[in-house]
Amino acid sequence: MKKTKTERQRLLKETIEYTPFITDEELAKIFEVSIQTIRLDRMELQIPELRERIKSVAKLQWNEQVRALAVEDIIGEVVDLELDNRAISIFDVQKEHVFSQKNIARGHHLFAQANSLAVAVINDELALTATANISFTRQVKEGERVIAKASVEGKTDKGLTIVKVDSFVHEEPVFSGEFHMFRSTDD
Amino acid sequence: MKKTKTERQRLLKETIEYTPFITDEELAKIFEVSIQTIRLDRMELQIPELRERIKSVAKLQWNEQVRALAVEDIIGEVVDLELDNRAISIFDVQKEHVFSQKNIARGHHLFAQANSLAVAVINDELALTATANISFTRQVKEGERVIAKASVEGKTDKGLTIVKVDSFVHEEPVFSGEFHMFRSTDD
DNA sequence: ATTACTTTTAGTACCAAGTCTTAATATTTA
DNA sequence: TAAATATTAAGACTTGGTACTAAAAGTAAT
Repeated sequence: MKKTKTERQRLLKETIEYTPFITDEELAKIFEVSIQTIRLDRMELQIPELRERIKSVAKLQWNEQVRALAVEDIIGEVVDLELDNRAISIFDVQKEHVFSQKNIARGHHLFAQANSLAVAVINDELALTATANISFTRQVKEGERVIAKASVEGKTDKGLTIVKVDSFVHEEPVFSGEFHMFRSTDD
Repeated sequence: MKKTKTERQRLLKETIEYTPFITDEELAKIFEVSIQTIRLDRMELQIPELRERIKSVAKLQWNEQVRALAVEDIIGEVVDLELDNRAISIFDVQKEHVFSQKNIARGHHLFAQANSLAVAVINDELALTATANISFTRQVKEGERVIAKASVEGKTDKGLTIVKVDSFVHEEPVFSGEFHMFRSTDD
């Protein structure tokens, strides 16, 4: 039995949301109505045509890509950097960084900020973390801004560069870590 | 002065890669040649037409979106889990996880896998990492599969749950860490 | 300069997936 | 049964192309 108009439109909306790459012709077959009906439905529901739908999805992706390029190797924004000495980065905790239940930032984001800052501060084409000793001092909530400060502290007996990173929210310590970094060239 | 054919085609390729949402007509204006020339160029360079380009970008985005939903709270796929005892997860290192220069995985991804596994193994609505002592044993390359094994080892004198996580690529240790976890409820 | 070859432009027919408009049927409801 | 609502049909036009043919322009070689 054919559905009613409202029911069909409800399903139509769902279908297009779920599989946006579908033509009016295919939709017409699915709902056993004419192409024209589908087009009237789209008009009423304000759903744009296939090509526009594809385009908007593509634009989203494009923005994502651009964003990804900017972030690339560093988590958080580096605001101060003196190679082989010190560096500072800021990181705003957003929805995607917190546990879906409570709004507390997942530890690995704080670690990622500190770790990538430790990598960045080292004057070497390829610095890698060998060991790290870290502690999470207090929970960080969504919306808070974390300031990470890194300082190069010399070398271990094995020749690894020691970088200390302390992170704060409003002067209050939230994370601290000591990173022992491997570098590919001696300076 | 108009450029040579090869030069124009080189620039054309770049332009399209940089701004894929551009029509032949616009390209023709930019390079001051006819539409047909642009089309010949695209043929020779095997560059598909605008709509196909948009479509492929959109499909990428679509896949990303689906993938992002699945990952959510845990980095890597948990393949074994016995609460408050042990857990195993696998994590495939892909292009987006490695340094753009060399293809070595960035440390924070290995940490993220281990840390989220440590969170997952704890039988608590909200477990948080208090401190961690970690070391990166060997570099992990793009394409390698990292197996992380977590085991709960008891409590510290301060009541933090100790979780040891060791990660391997083909039995070979690549990462190991001891996490001290805070839990909101006593069991 | 003439021939030969490459490069560029032009023009036609066609396609997909639409829009926009007008008009003719169904189907439902008061 | 008449009026209102819903559906289908048909035609003209749009964008951004493909495929193909042909002519013109530019460049190089003999």
